[in-house]
Amino acid sequence: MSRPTIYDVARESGFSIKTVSRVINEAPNVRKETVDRVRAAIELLQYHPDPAAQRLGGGKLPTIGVLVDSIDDPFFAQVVAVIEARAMDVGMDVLVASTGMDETRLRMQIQRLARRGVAGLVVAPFGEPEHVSAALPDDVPVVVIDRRCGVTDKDVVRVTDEQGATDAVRHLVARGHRRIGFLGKTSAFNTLEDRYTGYEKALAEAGIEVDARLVETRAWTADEAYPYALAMLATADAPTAVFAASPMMGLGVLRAQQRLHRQDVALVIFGDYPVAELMTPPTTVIDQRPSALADTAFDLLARRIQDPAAEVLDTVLPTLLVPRGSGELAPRADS
Amino acid sequence: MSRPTIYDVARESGFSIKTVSRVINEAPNVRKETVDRVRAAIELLQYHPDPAAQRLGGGKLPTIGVLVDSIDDPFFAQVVAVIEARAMDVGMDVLVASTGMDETRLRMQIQRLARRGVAGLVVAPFGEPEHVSAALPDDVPVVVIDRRCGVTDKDVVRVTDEQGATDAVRHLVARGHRRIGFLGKTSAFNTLEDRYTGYEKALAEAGIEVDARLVETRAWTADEAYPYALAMLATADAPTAVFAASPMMGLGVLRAQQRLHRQDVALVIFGDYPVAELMTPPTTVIDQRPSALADTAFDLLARRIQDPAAEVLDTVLPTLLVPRGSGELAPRADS
DNA sequence: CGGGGTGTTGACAGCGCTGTCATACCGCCA
DNA sequence: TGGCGGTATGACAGCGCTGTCAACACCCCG
Repeated sequence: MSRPTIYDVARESGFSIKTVSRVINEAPNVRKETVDRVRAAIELLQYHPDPAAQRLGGGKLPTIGVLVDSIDDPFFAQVVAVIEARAMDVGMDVLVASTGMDETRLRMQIQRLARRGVAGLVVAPFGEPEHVSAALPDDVPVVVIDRRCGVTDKDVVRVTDEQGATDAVRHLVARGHRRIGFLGKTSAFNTLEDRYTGYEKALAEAGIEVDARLVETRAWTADEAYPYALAMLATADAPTAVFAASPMMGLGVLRAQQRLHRQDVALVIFGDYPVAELMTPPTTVIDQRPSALADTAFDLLARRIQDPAAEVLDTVLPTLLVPRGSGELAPRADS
Repeated sequence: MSRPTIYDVARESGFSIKTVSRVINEAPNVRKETVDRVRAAIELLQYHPDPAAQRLGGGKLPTIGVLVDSIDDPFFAQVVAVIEARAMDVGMDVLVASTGMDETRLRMQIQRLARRGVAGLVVAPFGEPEHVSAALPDDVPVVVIDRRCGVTDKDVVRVTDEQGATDAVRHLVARGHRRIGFLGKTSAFNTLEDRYTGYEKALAEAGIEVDARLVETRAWTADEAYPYALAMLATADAPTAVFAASPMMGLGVLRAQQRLHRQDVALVIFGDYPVAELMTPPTTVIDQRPSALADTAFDLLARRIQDPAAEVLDTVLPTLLVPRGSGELAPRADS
């Protein structure tokens, strides 16, 4: 009546449950004919092993946990989507959890997922290195994505934050811009710090001095960025171009531009976002390529699950400058 | 060394594992003092029951499964996010899975989730009613979201598709539009069919006859919609307004508008999307309010988990017309 | 022809928990 | 005082699987 168990398969096939178990797990030293007979019984009964039972007595769930800031952030949504797709291919499923950018919750969620017996964890951490390191479990394979957070004993996949930012600002400089604004809460993550460094570097290359009035590092959300962007764009010596160090900063700038009816300010945003190509003008972005990041993270996780002692890797993927229009605007004539 | 088990708590507290189990499950007939002593031991050892073991021998995992078309669709991403948040509040976690709009995969994923022993399932189905009904399990609580698909024996949460569409088209008619295009693959879902009905109804009210040249029901993705939208907007007697029956159709139209440099065509899209308010002009939408939908779905699921025999509910939530600009454009003077 | 692999299979004990049933004790009434 | 019902607790058998170890059949070699 209920789901068939390994005992039903054993009875049906005429072998012991252990042999059935061997067939399920593709263990060596089972005669080909035996395998076939057991397989036939499995097929006949539509048997599927119970993951919870498999997990008992050692073992892990065929499940991988994904912990991100927020699931409906387009960047993370894509990460989750790719990981889910990859996991499905190998018969695993995905537990999602979010931190809401709360350190206590980050900790709690990691513990919960680990307790669930997941085979591996993909985590986008944040916060102080010592806290993060303490929060990450040592008995479960973990891959850290997007933000390093000082973690050195786990595999990490991230992007070239500094280089990407440099690319962005160089791109603007090449169009003739000299007054280039920066928005991004550099104190929040090392990634944003790196992006600021990239900004500085590109300016230095061009012999442009950093103008503190064009650098805004206090805002974190789009709502917070908006008034700053508004102020920055409204001043007398407003920047002719802006580098938004995150999509949220970008949204703040776009809102400000809309409010001021200023579509002439060049803009490059670090991080692609949906329908960026349909904006007026279409937004030039530094694409962090979340799919590639997630793909790599999955590969690394699979590798570590298979070999927990493998060498710890810090993978840095290149970003991609996607020119769409907003980053190619020339400086206003009157500035 | 390893995680403490119920035996450790039993030893520490001086009671049997069964009594500890009773305390964990808040069973009746346990002396208050005993409860306190056991709780203290649990606290001391930082004990947490193993969900996999709890699930064995009857029982369900403290987990709810969510199955949607695609996790990085903004609509579904928000649904997943809300459900994850609600689940976390009650100590459950969330398994995500996607169908990729493949019927076989829909079936497979449902079976996988059911086998995992989830306590409940939230599913956005599609396809023929008989297939969908066959695919949905009867031994696991299920809530169907967004699309009814002929399901009658499960709780359903959806929105007023027809009314929303009528609202949208009435809104356009009220601005003076008489030639109003429709895009949406009506054969795909009952929801799209309903939206078409709403379109027809609003036109009929206004005494406008449906012009077959303004109705495009073949496209499903944004890529497919684009050429149709292009064709529709480029003809001599092009519509002065368009009702896009889904966000994907909307993207197709927006691309066409961008391509043709036509920002004068009024547009209402069924379904909100990120940064719609930053478009030029900002896009007027019929908001399906995914958060409310997910909230309701969670409530219904909780209710059904608690009482599997509860009356089956078909909940229809209202949509919300959000005027932002594109839907308030007047007809072009020359049409 | 015996000894020592190697390949194939099964018996059985857990894994960490909950359900069933038994036990011990209490107060109470006849 | 015996017995009954109710409360508090524990012993023990599963749940469905995998790990350990033993058993048995072969085969090759000396």
